[in-house]
Amino acid sequence: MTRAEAVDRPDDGAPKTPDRLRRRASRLLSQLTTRSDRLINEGLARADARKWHYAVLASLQECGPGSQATLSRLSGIYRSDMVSVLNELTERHLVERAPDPDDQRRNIITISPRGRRHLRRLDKVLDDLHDELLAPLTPAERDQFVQLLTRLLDHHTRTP
Amino acid sequence: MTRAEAVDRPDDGAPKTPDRLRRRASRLLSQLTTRSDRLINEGLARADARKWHYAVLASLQECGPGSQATLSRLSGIYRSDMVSVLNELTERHLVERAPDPDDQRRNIITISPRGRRHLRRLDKVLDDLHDELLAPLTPAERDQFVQLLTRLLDHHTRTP
DNA sequence: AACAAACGTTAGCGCTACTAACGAAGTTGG
DNA sequence: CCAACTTCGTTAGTAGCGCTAACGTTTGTT
Repeated sequence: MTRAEAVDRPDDGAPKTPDRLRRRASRLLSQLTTRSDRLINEGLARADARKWHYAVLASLQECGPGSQATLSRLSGIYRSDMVSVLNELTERHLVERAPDPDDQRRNIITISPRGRRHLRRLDKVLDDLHDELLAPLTPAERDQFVQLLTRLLDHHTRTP
Repeated sequence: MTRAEAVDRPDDGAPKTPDRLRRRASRLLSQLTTRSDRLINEGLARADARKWHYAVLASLQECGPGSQATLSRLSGIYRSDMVSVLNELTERHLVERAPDPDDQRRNIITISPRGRRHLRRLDKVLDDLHDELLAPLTPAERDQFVQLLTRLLDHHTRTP
């Protein structure tokens, strides 16, 4: 017992976080996400952007103009939060917000040429940031990682 | 063009979130973590616990009694947040908080027998919750997943 | 004796996901 | 045709998390 203790804790300074804690997937996920979020947020901030900007611009580019509600569903941003995101995007002239003549409740959001240029830039920025995020993994491992995450997320979005 | 569009978007209702968005590791991570956190929080709440409780109890069990500051380093909880966590744990008589006679700045925190019992219960609860969290993965894939997460997290904690 | 460091504690900040409620505009069913 | 429900954009507010700042007190260092 005393023997084992001496082996387990060689008294070389501070004791380390217990494995049963460190190995939990939920803990690894939240800690890694904290770091990932910080990395991405700081990187995008350097380009005067936020991740919501990217989500909206990409959705617009891919699916064409749409109402705020549609955009909200596409990007996963709550429609209550969409308001300020679109304010920021229109301020920067990356997007146009115009009332829908066919439905006066709606605004139709359109990406501008400048928004398209900005999106291309953000795509590059994000590629680099993800390179940094996934640095320790080989290309095959990165694919595996993304695939595992996707399967887990799909499972937990369809099965609530 | 029109042809390709028709293929890409078969007009079977709403357009789907663009891939360039859905496939980003950072986005997958944060979305999955949101769900994971919710799952774990709700599961632990049913056992009148929070994840901080588990972290502290596990650290105490594994490394023996210690000051709040030590516990803070072990569990990754800020010492400013540790206060209320320990309040909750002492309220439930899972832990004892006593002044250190050798150093009047410190409190010595000790896990109680009841705390040990509670910890065993929480370990089981967490096992079940992680089974739910990782449900779509085979055992081998779960190991792989944890290993990938660990490598990434290690990289980003040592290399800030 | 003077200074720096570590301790527990309180207060507060910024961000994120999320809910509630609103008036206005559209849709549906009897 | 009108009443009931739904959808839209918007404002306001919530709770939790990670984190910082400052405090008085105690302890180590020079």
